[in-house]
Amino acid sequence: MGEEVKMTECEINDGEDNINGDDERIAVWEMGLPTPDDLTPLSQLLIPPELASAFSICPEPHRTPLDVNRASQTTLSNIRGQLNVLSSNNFKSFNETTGQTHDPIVVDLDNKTGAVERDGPGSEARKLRRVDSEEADSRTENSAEDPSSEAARALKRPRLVWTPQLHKRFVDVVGHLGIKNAVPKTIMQLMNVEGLTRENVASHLQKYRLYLKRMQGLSSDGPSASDQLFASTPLPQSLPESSGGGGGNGNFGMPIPMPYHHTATAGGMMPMPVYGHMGMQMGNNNGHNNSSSGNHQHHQID
DNA sequence: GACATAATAT
DNA sequence: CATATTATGT
Repeated sequence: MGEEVKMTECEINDGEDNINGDDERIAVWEMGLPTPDDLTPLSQLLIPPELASAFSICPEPHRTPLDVNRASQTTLSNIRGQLNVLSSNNFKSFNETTGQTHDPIVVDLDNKTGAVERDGPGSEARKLRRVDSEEADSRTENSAEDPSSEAARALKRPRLVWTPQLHKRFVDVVGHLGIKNAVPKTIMQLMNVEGLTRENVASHLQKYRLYLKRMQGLSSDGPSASDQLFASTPLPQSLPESSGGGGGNGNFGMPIPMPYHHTATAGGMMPMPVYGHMGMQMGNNNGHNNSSSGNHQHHQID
């Protein structure tokens, strides 16, 4: 670490003058990454105006550019703060990888309808809002729920559903952190999933640990049918990855080079809709379910 | 009512 | 933060 790294602000628009050696270094980081234009237009509405009007849906100021920006800034600030701590590790282009590269997964609480749908070629049908006739009038007087208020969504939070994608990120983060640093707070921060709370992560983490332990005990792999979610998860073979820093918080070893590639199919990826329900028992049992049928599960991984 | 999973309490 | 317990949904 002999060289001093000058870490400028989260400067994005690099001037045209520094097309020198500096650029070469970060070139490797940019390689394979989606261009800013290619990135998901988070700041834009998920529902096209035409569709919205067709279904009499109010556009809703949900994800305004400022919101997105603010979220990114928050994350950036957090990470930057942590970055300060690990001055020994000079990750110069961390900024590049975090703020812009990290696609902020947005957990949607809007999906109360529970429309489970897989995105496929040609299936432009995203999560459409509830177009129920009954819900229509509710818009008039919303004393209990006020979607317009950004605070409301934080107050009453629907049950989080750990979709495979979410779990994937979770596992990735845990794996790259190492069990030592894989604490709820850090995990949550590194996952960078909007709307995800520490409690959510903690709860899931415990389940995950339980699963690992369970499997560890049963020497050979015997993924119980119940662990469908975890079954396909590439577990982090080993845990010992300490950033040496003990004692503290906020210092970890590496920025998690998540292999996120942009899909070249549908023209960009969308913030993963997470909330919803599976709405499906496994079979048709009127009255009683099979006692031994312990496994009803959903999920499928990408 | 059993079972699974997320939320909440300790 | 880890674990235990409770709540909720299928």
